[in-house]
Amino acid sequence: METYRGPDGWEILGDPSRRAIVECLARRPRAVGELAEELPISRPAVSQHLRVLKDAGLVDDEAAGTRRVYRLNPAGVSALRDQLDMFWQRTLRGFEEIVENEEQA
Amino acid sequence: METYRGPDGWEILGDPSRRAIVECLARRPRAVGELAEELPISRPAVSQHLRVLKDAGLVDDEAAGTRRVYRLNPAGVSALRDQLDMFWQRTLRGFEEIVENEEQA
DNA sequence: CCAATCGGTAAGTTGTAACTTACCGTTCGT
DNA sequence: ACGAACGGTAAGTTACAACTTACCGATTGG
Repeated sequence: METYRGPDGWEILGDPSRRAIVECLARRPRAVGELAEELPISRPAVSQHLRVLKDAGLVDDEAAGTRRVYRLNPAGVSALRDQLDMFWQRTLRGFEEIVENEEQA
Repeated sequence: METYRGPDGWEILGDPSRRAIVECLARRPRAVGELAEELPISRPAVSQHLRVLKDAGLVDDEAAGTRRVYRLNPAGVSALRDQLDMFWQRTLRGFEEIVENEEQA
């Protein structure tokens, strides 16, 4: 089915668990198990989400003994932010013209 | 499955067809059939997306003969925008502190 | 070493959202 | 009044993403 393609920023942050992980990592870096404790999902599920976030460049990971610490990647975050902003710019340009026209009526 | 709940802004704009519709309506109001012509999906599919967008307060519709013209609802759009911004604010607060700390190292 | 901790991966399930086709009511022009 | 255009809705399918459990390798401490 899938009409268009590409795991863009919307698809990445479209998942609530992923957003929770991002917010969590924004406060401080965490190991996988720590994240799982704070979320209502299993550790493997967290692992899979982290994979998506890492592929998207949103997080970096670092081995620390048997643990693996994940942290937000500032560059990735701001890139994603920019990507989403583009949608609003495209949408709101042209749109404000319409609003102005209608407010005359 | 679904861990959290609520058709929030992310779920609404998470769908590419819906984003395309919003961008389309941002340029100018359109009838359902017109939208369907510009999109690679059927007219009923468009109708269903419009329902979601209308329930979310993102679009308004107006009967015009046998046709029904949809247009973006400015208030809804800006409300949605604000909702998404809240995520970034929550995320980026606390996060910039971390970035600053790391840039010292 | 051995046991324990930690995390990634494989495999399988399952709910759901995005579509389709088919149908029906409404509006309008002639 | 009839046919055509238009759009909403019902019903069914289907692809997929988000989970789960089970397993396995790697690291570490005693």
